[in-house]
Amino acid sequence: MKKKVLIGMSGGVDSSVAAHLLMRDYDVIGVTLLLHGNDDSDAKAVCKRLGIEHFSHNAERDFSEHVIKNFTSEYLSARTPNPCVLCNYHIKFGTMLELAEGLGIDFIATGHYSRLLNFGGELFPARALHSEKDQTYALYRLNQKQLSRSLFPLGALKKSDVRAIAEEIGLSVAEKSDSQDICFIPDGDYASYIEKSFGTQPHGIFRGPNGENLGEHKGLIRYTVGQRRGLGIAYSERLFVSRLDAEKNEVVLGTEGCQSKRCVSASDITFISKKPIPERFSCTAKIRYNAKAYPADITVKDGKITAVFEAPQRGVCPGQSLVLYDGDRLLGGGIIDT
RNA sequence: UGGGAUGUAGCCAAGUCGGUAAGGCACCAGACUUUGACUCUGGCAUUCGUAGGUUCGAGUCCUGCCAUCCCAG
Repeated sequence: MKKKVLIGMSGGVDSSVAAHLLMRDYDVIGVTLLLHGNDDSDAKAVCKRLGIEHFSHNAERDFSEHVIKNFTSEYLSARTPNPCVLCNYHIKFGTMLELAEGLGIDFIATGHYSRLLNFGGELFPARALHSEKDQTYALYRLNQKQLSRSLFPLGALKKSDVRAIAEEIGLSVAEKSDSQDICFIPDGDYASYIEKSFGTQPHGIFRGPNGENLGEHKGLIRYTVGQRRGLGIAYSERLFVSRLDAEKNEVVLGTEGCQSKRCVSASDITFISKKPIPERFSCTAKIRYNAKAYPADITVKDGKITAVFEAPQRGVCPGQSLVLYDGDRLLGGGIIDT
């Protein structure tokens, strides 16, 4: 008898094809998590087409509690959060796993581009075979329990392969464009989203490279370290956000280079492995989702990871995640403080 | 009021012996992207404070006017 797997279905190409691929070896059930008024009609249609069972589960409360709350509080603290990182841990591999367990389902699956690697008796997410779509960055908070129950059918595929399969099996979502922006803020205007609940944020001043006052900013939440556009300041050179000064409510600006640093430290750290982590080691690390991993010397101490990169990294931003890799294997990470 | 200087796109700014408007910043569009950003590509002055004049041709030369700034008083 086939084992059962619960697959999270957004209605997009990736999760749809993942569901199809799982059908060969598993008894597949599709679930759409309702998180923020999202629509489940595409997912339903796909499941009908594939001939698998589908249901929707309202997880708005979990989502709001674990993802949105943190998202807004981080922004209000002059940091720049990455909601996907928490969503994966708490919702896609949290709420959904509980759901599977409650229903006596053996595994959960998603359309993430990641592989799962067995190394030294433990499981690790490993970079997708075709790195341009790799999504392991957002999975670094997962633990052994979650991984032992997870399947990633797309880890060895290219996006173009996935679209081709969708086409081949006649899925109407084959051409659906890749998702983007923050899923719970469809128009991408996160600042207005936050201001709707918390009011307009106090304006302050732009502090120039030489300490000069360069005009008024529209509230700290609208800026992030490394940002260049949208400042509206005509200067002799390109200006980047160097840091946000919450105390003085100032956006500190600098010229090219000001947004780069070699030393990054992170707290709220987690490692995939349960085994003891050496205090010092070398590996590669990345500081944002869409970045390459670069060599760094790591120190793990007092619940903090400090990474000293071989070369300066642009736009190291508090609130984003520092994620560590050994080759393709994901080791863990933490939330960047500075 | 005398003397000097300047006036080129939203901002900064190049423009040589007159030859048919560089560049940077900002902004806009597109690409990239399961976060915010970065990055990349493309767009952006029929016109040079203004009115005349010289010239085949003027941002560039000449004259008047206007505006701004500085030094004198």
